[in-house]
Amino acid sequence: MMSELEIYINQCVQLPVDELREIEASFERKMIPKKTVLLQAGDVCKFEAFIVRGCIKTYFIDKKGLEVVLTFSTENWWVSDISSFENQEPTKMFIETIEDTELLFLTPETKDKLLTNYPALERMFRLMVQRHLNSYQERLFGIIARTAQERYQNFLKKFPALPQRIPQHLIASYLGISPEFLSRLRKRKSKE
Amino acid sequence: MMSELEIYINQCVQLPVDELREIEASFERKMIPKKTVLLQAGDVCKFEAFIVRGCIKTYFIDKKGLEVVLTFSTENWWVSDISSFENQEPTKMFIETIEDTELLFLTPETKDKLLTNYPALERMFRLMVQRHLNSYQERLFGIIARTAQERYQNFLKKFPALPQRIPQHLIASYLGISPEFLSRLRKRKSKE
DNA sequence: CTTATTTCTTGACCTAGGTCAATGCAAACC
DNA sequence: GGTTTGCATTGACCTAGGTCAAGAAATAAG
Repeated sequence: MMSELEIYINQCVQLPVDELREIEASFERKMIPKKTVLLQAGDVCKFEAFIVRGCIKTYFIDKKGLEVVLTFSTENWWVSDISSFENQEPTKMFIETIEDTELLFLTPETKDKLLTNYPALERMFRLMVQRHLNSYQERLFGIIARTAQERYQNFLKKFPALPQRIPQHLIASYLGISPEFLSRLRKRKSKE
Repeated sequence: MMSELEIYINQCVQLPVDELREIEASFERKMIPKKTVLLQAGDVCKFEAFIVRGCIKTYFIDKKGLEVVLTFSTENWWVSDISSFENQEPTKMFIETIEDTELLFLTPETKDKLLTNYPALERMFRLMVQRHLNSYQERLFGIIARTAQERYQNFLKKFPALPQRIPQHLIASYLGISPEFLSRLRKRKSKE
């Protein structure tokens, strides 16, 4: 039986099963309790991690000191500040677990080694970055071109399981609205 | 004397001058008149292009039929729908010149060849994607966390030359506000 | 030089969504 | 089991920014 990571890799590149095993062995598996800050502004990001189980938020802090959630990451996604990681520069973001989370970590060194030994993985990482880029594009378009209501519907379609897992005010932040207004949207919707 | 592209490549990777020449020779240089649509929704993106001179907008069309400008690209930037290009899938975006523009084009085939012959360029393309990702992150944060006025100031700081080059309603669209409101912001500002 | 075509500005009015404060509710903690 | 603490809801009121319509400027085209 294949692990989550092996399935994921397999969708990107064709590799023999024993190599998949070896690749996975280069990752460090860790259980992280909820509300753990994995990265904060000023830090250099030391990891790219594959999420086996759990949920993580990535956010900025605005000038009033409020969180602005950029992304939620769950099972079978990657989490990192890619450019801080790649260039080993300080980040402006925060990355924090929302649930107890099981992660497979890569450091810059283990990633390098992996890519040297399995160049085919270049493709997987390229696809990963592209998916991130895509989701930011989608999100930017949504926030400019759609109403809060539409964005919320869209969010529910895209992440049907999340509302049961995370507090509502985080969803509001992700949608770019106040918690109060999200509450009103929900009320309005439930009347129909 | 080095060309713009050679300078750009040189900032990403160290390569001998003669190789830089050969690399540039794989690109196809074209002059594109203003208001030319290079890519439209439904197309598969056939190019990644380096801008030598000129200005290009990338946008979506919203459901009222209005343009939502995602990015402006000018000298020494790359323009493409990266994921449509890489996966040869249909795009949802439009790419269109705003000025007469001089471009250096890569097709999927020429890019492949280039990467096979000069694997060091992998790094350059990775950096390119990362820069795109960064700018979307910045932009998303700005649009959620900042007022229209702040976004406009920020835009002026980041692209001081653009307002003289492109119509104001495009800037408004980029900032996520109506042309009328941008006009009012400018008036307000000039009073100080 | 004249006429079209875009682009920019201005005013009047409107609305999506924000803010503040109070209250209810549920989970976590002792 | 009682009590902090954090989360969600609701109401009253407010504002940033939108919409519509009409002119004014500026560019482009003949």
